[in-house]
Amino acid sequence: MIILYNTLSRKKEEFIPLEEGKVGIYSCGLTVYNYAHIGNLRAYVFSDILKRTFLYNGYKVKHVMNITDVGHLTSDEDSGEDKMEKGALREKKTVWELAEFYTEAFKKDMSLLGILSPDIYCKATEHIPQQIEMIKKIEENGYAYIIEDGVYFDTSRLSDYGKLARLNLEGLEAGKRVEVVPGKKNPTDFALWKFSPKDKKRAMEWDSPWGTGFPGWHIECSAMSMHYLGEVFDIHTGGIDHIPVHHTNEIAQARASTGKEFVRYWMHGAFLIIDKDKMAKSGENFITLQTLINRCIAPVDYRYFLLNSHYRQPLSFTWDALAGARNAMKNLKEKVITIKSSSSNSGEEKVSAYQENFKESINDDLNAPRALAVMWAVIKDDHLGNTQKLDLLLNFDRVLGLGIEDIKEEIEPFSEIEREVKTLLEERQKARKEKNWKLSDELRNRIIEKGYTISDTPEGPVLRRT
RNA sequence: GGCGACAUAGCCAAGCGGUAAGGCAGAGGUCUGCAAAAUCUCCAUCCCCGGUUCAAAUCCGGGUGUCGCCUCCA
Repeated sequence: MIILYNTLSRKKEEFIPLEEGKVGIYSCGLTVYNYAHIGNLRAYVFSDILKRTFLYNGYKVKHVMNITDVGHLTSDEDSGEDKMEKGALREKKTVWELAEFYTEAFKKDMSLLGILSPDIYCKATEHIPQQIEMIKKIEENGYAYIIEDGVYFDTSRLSDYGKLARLNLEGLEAGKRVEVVPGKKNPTDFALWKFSPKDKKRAMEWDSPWGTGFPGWHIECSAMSMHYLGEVFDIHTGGIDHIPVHHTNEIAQARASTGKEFVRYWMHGAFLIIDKDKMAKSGENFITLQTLINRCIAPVDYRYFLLNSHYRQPLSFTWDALAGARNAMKNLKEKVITIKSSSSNSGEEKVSAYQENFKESINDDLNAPRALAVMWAVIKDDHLGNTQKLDLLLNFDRVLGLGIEDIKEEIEPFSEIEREVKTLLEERQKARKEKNWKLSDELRNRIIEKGYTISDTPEGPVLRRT
């Protein structure tokens, strides 16, 4: 039994699929006008764990993720500037090149983090007809109106508009933070289709029954998710910031076009908090995966860091915590190498208990921290043979995705070690034989400077790259 | 102004009514010429104040603090 927290009910619920043994998941992807920062990436590790949990439970998963490559307006309405065009200008690329570039960068980050590729990546610009179709339906059903600026959704037509976010419509202050679009009937009304400015041509625009322009801010996800997963599907994921506007409006659009409640379980990941601030693309604290790599934090270390906290909990980012995760991964690797180095059998009767415990953890609203604790318990269990341990670890890693299978001792063949280091090592051995500890320590320091650590074992010294 | 979330050891973080998981860091022991590695041991009563209960980190009420959303945003 899989238990998931549904934002709609604000409760943990037993997951019951639409179709037995299958699950459809739609994850709100990235707007590709810049690199993904590590806060964005947290959301995708979350949906990855979700997906892997279903796979672990034997489900057939269809996972769809969108790539937003249409420029949505920045907050400055008047200039008509959009993020994609702005980015293109900044980097002296066309918007299409920009999108292509950052889409590839995003996919690379995803794979570095051990995130299973979605079954379908869909681009907003490649689904304009579907979006237009949907707007047409919404209009036919009487939920749209046209003003000078574009085609708008009339949120007052839905009695339960805002239920996902539990919005208090009276409490919303229109224009508090952004210019009010003239002609909008309700503060919460939003654009389905925006018209291009009359005086200039946009880099991205399309013809539509209402005029040349570009799709509104929320229609792509509704249109594409339903296109690939059906009018009603199981799970929709995103960041917690999507609740009040983006997902609220998606629900409205879907309802207005099909009359149905299109998503059964809404799941939202909490933010990564840095310096008591969320990480924003526009802000100063823009840290990418590459930033981490430059500071010797491997992507898998970051994944471990994320797994160590629950997805619905705000996570504090500190370099100390990251270093902690890196050390934990380092220890984990060493344990795994030891476990792989020899096989032994015992404690077979405990295997299923561990497996149960692990599954129960991960099936309880994706409690990855608890799952990690089970992993460590296995590693430390004296009554378990290496064969059993490895089997369990590999089994757990189907969900954790820490790359246990590929962990191996990285000792360079002796022949490939620099001649100089070899000489130093030989001299040190000689010094040690003569009990010249001062010289031997000196030589060890020089070897360390060359980038190796020495472990003196009964079989002789072992060199490892640091 | 409205809505929402969070507050557990030096750090990150589980727990959701039955007497505090795990990781990192730290301390000490064993091993070692010394290290490294390995291994063993130790390390919190849960923001504050009330209440409910045989029993509360866990429920209720009131504070305090931090953060998010209301604008594209994971």
